[in-house]
Amino acid sequence: MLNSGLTPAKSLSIEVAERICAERGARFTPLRRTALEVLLEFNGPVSAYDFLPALAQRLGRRLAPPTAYRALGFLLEQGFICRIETRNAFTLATHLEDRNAGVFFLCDHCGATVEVDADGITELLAGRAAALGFEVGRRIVELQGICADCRYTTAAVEGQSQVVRGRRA
Amino acid sequence: MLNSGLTPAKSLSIEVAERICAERGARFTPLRRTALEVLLEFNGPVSAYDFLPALAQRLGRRLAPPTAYRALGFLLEQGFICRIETRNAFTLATHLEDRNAGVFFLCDHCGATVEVDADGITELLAGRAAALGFEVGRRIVELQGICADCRYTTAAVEGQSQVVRGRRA
DNA sequence: TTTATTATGTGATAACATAACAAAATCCTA
DNA sequence: TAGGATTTTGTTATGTTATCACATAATAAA
Ligand SMILES: [Zn+2]
Ligand SMILES: [Zn+2]
Ligand SMILES: [Zn+2]
Ligand SMILES: [Zn+2]
Repeated sequence: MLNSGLTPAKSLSIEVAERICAERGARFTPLRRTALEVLLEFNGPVSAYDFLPALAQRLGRRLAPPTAYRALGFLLEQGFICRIETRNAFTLATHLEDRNAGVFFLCDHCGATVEVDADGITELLAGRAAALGFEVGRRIVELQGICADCRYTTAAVEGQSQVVRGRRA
Repeated sequence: MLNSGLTPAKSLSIEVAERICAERGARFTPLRRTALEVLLEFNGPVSAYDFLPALAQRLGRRLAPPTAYRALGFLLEQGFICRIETRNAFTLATHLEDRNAGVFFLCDHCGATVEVDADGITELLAGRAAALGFEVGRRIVELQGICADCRYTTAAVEGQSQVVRGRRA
């Protein structure tokens, strides 16, 4: 399983998020806290529209899309989660220290997603940017392909990770 | 202007596309040919829904979204165009030889987009993939930020490139 | 020619995301 | 602590992106 053993180095928790927000003067409201709780429970990427009912259920009330997107937006701003562009999905960040530092490996077959540190790549891209006079904000690096499990296994194994709706191959 | 002077090394044309398709046994139908013509005329990235009426007009008939997406899908398969994930847009590929080899620099301010060769980055990512046993298919590398022009100019300069609808800062 | 395959037309719908404005909560300062 | 400014959340509606499903047409293969 591509995800196994690769839990975040500095694991994000509600407590950690609370401390970080306090340090930054960011308001970790009940909605935002609950949103992070929901994401912590998802074992992998989740689409905004799968996240929405999960958040609503946990809060015990109906929610409309903007509320979900705002909560996700806050968590993105704080660097607690990352957006996977090629899946329209959101997942816990594995790197609280350096935002946009990750490289995503995304299995087209089983949907497994793993984020690894972008050492070296960051520097290389910074060099290219400098040559162009380009000031880099957000970096997106996503690699689609077939994960080790799917390469070495005859049949697709299910349940390897939460898979975004409709994206399972 | 970030784009200036950076026309594709091996410039794509209808003739080149025709030859490539013939070599591959791919059917370069009138619709697909016209789709490529339309994209050649766009000076930069275009959304599917901006592309759709342009294609329809050139064909002189109404088209529905699936037709546009199918044509774009074909051009993507052949490596004639690239999809810019963070803009939901399509643009001519600058690298006919090596698919998914590019790195996109995307200006958040003026919308300029430039694709450069991914030398070094490709190898670095391949190394990471190998370490994970991951077989890489498509690579996405997109850097968002501020282009040289926008950094060194007081006011935003317009008309630097075709900008995807609603994405101009 | 017959049959299979591939490509396109068409209407509907799914999936993803934000605009706009109102109401509530929080913060700030006098 | 009151009052006003700011931020957050609620709510309705709508905008944007992408695909399904099935019919028809064009092409390729037998
Ligand atoms: Zn990340
Ligand atoms: Zn897999
Ligand atoms: Zn490209
Ligand atoms: Zn710019």
